Amino acid sequence: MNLKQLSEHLGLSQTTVSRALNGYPEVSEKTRQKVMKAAREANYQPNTRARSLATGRAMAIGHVIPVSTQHEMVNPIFGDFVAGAGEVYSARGYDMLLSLVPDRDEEAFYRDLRIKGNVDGIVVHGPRMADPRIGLLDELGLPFVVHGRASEVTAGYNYVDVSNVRAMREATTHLTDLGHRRIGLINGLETLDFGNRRRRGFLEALEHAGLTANPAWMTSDDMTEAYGFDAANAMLSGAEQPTALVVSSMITALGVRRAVEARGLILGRDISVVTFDDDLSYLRNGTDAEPVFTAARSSVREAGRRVADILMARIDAPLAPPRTEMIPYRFMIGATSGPAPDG
Amino acid sequence: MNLKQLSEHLGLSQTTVSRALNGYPEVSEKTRQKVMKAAREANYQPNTRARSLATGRAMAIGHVIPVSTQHEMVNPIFGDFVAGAGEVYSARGYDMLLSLVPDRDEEAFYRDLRIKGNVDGIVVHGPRMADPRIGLLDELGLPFVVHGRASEVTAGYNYVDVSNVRAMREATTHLTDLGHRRIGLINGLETLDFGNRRRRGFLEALEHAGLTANPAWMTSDDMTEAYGFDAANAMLSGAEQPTALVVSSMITALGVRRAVEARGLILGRDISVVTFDDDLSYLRNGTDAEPVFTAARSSVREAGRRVADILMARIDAPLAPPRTEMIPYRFMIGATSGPAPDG
DNA sequence: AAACCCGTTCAAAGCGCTTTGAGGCTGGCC
DNA sequence: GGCCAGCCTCAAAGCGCTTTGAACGGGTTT
Repeated sequence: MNLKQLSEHLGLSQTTVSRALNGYPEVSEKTRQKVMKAAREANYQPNTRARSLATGRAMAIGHVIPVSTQHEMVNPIFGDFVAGAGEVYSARGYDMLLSLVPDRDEEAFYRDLRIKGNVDGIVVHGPRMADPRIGLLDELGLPFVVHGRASEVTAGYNYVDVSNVRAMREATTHLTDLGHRRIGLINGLETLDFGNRRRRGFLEALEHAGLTANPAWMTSDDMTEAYGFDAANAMLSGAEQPTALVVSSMITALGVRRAVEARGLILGRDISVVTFDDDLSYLRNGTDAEPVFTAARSSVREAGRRVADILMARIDAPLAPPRTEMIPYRFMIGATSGPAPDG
Repeated sequence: MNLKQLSEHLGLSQTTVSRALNGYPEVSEKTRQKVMKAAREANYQPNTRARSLATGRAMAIGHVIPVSTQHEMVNPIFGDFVAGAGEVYSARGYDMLLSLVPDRDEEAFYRDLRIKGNVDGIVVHGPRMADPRIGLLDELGLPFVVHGRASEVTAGYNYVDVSNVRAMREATTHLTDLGHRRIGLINGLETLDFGNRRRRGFLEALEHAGLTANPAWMTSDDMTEAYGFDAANAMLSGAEQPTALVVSSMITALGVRRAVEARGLILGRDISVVTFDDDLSYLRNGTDAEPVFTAARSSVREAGRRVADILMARIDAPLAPPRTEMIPYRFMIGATSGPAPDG
């Protein structure tokens, strides 16, 4: 059933039916009711592509996940982020177009996305410090929101981020306050903006406590479980060992725990661990009242919602000044951190 | 730059330019070269929506993720599955449309997807035993492939699955062979088909070993880390305790490990754990040579690729008989399983 | 030289919708 | 009774592409 058939069936013109359905004031309430009823009964839905062609709006948002050609990993936060964003899209009638793009093809990919016209806006994932995508998208005139930030980009742009520096500073300070003086950092990729900021927060806290960082105790990599295990193992088998570790993700922290327990050490007593926690649905950090890991928690799902909200607003008002928003985090004290052991 | 402009620029008709670009034989090689060159230089890409409208093909695949209204979880396998499928789609020029749909709206959602015409095919996630979606999609005439199976649906349909029964039987038999007689099952949702099959495999192996299952040692739920912890804890604090546990996912197994170690027990000695492993990129089970958990591993990413392949084939040949495919699994012996302790 | 044919190219219709600009009908007023 | 608003409704154009059916021109055949 298409519009033509529906209008013939009703004995009205396509114009009137279309207007009735789309809530235009030119059609009488009586007619509208009749049309709506018929549409419902016939199970009529306008063809998206035809409508898009006519209106010039794709009613779709593109999520471009950069896939490093070497690493080939899909960040586990992705599912929850997308779930958050999806809630907003479906409430607004938008579709979500997902593309995993090898990083070297990225520029061409964005260009084509614009030209082929299959999205009205884009969510930028995994920004780097001086991410060229921001300039490119601005130039293309394609509305976008960045999940995270690109600290070295000076131009204004829409983004939603969490206070990585502050969160990591607070996490680290928690440890220095407990008397820890030998603290390691098991960080995510520092080529990415968030990794860099987290490192900064970590270093600031050390400095504030009058400590100097030990380069052997700072690592950076994809935040897998195995990486947490390996990195913690390496640090714990050196001549001198840290008494506390700051970790950049829950999954990595699970690997750290595995390493710690494999050595027969007790978390929170022999060695303290504080982690960043994205509040993934399958990996909740205990309960609110009783977190397992001491952690800075910030909901990535909420981030997805906020990113989508801002993108929708931006699409509706393309000339509005850029909006930025910080997702709050909450620092929660669990059982994995405790006073520094003597010596 | 659109087709009209490009053809004017070339002094050719739209027909000729379109044909040249799409590789039709009616256009001379010389003209084709000229057109291709101009298109490249002008950075021309046909408008997807216009093309779709004209051809009737959306060039997009829908992934519908059912979101339980109570649970609101996003399965962590999702990212890797989608990455696998995405590889295939982009090689074939298809887009991926992602929708998270509350389970109660599902039927209407599929219907609309068909009518609105924004996808050429669908991937069905999380099938239940007698999943009504299969009949519905067949009735709608929308090509689809199921990730998993719906055991109680007798009609033929395309699916890609892993031998859940066999894998769990083998995993469980590994334990009975080691002398375990008190074995628990920490399973995923048994309302879903895979959960049900895994349970069946588990039970078959017990029966084959002449053992009877203890209902108190069989649980079923969303496969979170916390669930693994809680379930293992419950089983290990009963009057009688299992000496081995079969677990349905790596994440849950991590929770099980936490519970085991919190009690000061040693995995593989005091208690054995065997798990199903989807080979998630952020949660690799050690190395191939040295797996951490004893596990049945099957790549969900590969499953994504195969599902996409079959769906593409089905779209090209809608009348072909249904295709089904089993993703192999590999049983790997790690450090978490060992001989049953005495008593 | 006429007839034919093949290789190229073209104009125009159509995909299903929105939207503009125009027209028809009704009732109220003079 | 005639006229004008004001309310409804309509025909038709247009979104950018593909595809049908026709036409064109140059070479080959008879």
